[in-house]
Amino acid sequence: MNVFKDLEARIKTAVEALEIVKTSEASINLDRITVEPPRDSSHGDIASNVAMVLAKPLGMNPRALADMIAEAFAGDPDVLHTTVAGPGFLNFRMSAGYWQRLLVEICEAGTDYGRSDFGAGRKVNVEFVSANPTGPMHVGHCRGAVVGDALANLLSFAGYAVDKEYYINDAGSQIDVLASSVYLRYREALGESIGEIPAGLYPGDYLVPVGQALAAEYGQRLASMPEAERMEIIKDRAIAAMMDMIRDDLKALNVVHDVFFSERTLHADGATAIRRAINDLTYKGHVYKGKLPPPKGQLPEDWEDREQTLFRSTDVGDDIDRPLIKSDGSYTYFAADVAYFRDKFERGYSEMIYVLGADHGGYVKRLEAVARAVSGGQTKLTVLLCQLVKLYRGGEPVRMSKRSGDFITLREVVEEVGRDSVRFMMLYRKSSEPLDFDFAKVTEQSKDNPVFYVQYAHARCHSVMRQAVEVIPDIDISAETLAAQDFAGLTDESELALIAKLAEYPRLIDAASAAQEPHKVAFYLYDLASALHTHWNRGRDTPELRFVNDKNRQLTSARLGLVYAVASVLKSGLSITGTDAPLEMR
RNA sequence: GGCCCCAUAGCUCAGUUGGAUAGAGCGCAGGAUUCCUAAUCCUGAGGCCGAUGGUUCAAAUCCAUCUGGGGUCACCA
Repeated sequence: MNVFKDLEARIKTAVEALEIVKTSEASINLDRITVEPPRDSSHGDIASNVAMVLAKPLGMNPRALADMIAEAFAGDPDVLHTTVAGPGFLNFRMSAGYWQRLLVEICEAGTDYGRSDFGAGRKVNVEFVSANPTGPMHVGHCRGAVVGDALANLLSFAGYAVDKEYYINDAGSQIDVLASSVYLRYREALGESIGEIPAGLYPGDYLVPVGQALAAEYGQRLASMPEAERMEIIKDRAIAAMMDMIRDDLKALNVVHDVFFSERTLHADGATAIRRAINDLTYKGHVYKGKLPPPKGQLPEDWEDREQTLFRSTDVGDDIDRPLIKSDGSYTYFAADVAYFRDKFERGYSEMIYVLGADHGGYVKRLEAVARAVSGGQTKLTVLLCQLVKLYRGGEPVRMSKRSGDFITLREVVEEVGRDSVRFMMLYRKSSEPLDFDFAKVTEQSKDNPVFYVQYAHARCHSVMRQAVEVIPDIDISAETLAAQDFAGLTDESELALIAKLAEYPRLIDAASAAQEPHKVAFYLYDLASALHTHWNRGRDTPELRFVNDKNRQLTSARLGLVYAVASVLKSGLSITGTDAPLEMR
């Protein structure tokens, strides 16, 4: 149950039953009514703006209207009391019985509590990472990988049918460079002295084993093949090896994709897929031959005025038309992108999300244009831009140069600071905000990392369980038994506040999904952990509030139910962020 | 120059999509363990929400302009 939806329905019923509403000539719009946690919990458990929204059309004073609506809840056993405050807020304090019933529900649902039908089973494609298969993942890919993965987890939990997808850029000239680099390593493996790796080729050691494998399999045969044939073989092997490496890297970050889509397949069979996509666009009237205006500002030195086949994307929201076919007749990268979108569209996704780095910001409008032109506006396409991550080590910026191969790999980061720390840090910030990532901070002072705070809360829950079994050896802490408890003993303000925090979870899931903001989950987890730690510490000053009480078995079981519920929600949220929920931390 | 993102406490950031007295962590000042894990908690100080106008019962939030910071621009992929 989502308590806010529950109360919203009750409020609307109450409003519709009001005499003044029934007889009103004005059009009453109930959509703008909000029912949410109040900013300050001292105001109550649940707050609504209902009176302020309806006051004007009804020609009433908001506070007076709020009083009228409050009347409807006067005899309701679920509502302890209502207050009207500020400009006309209607605040509800819910009864202990209401919260106790909710707790039963949370215990029964366990880690499924909060799962919703918000997405109504709609098919969503989340494309993220999509790093070029020319080397290991580097640290720059980290944020997009984590944000995309967590977003997909979140949407899945919120009732969407989600596919996590990786677009392999295995068709362009950088793949030719990769193949040439591997060929050099192959010759090296055959005993040839290759000297310094020429500029323009990939110098990294990670290509050495690829060359060795080729040498072992083919011996001298590759070298004597015609170049075209040889390069095809090398490309296949090189791409496969790079993707294996990338998959391993991603796995170390706990990221697993459902679909790996190869750009090369779009170019296969005489580029059938791309030709079909361009034909489709042409049929719909979006393609023409013409010249693009020169770029504004400083004119590049090698600028040439030439005629090309263009996509009239300016008709569908773009700033400038985009080339589909180069002057030499080959297809642009963008043409493949159109075909790729079309492929996804035909696979039936009603929503597509691209998670990109901020450096791809210029690409957003043309992707949206493609979506409009190809799907006729049927598909909702959103681009989530992750701002860049700045690396520091003890306050000093970390410099990286790609050319010398001296960049930090994703694997190094994971190994140095730990998978969960990396993931949570990446999620503990709105993705539209730039992120400073300091190795020293995340490792040396580990308490600076909020993931430990949340994980400790989960571990503490289980510690209480262990303690309970020690003190009351035959107590039953199975989920079924805890859910079947009589929770009437849970009446302390602090206990009810904790349940109220749990009550926010389903609402948070829906809100985070709607906004496509997985960071909200991380922040909620921190809040919930804080509520648990606060409550736990109250047991220091007030021993009667401790979870485990060997003189009151009934009360202990009820409180363990609460602990179990908190642990379940923490575990559920942590699994959305893709991090572990440890049973103990020592 | 065009487009995109950002600006909130000394620092790093949230802010429930327009609501009440703007919150948290770190740092600073003070306090809490014979006790279910002190990897925790409590109290205090700290704010012209970059600037100016506009929209309305209500603006950190929406609109316009400006200032400052980051990203990006063309047969690359």
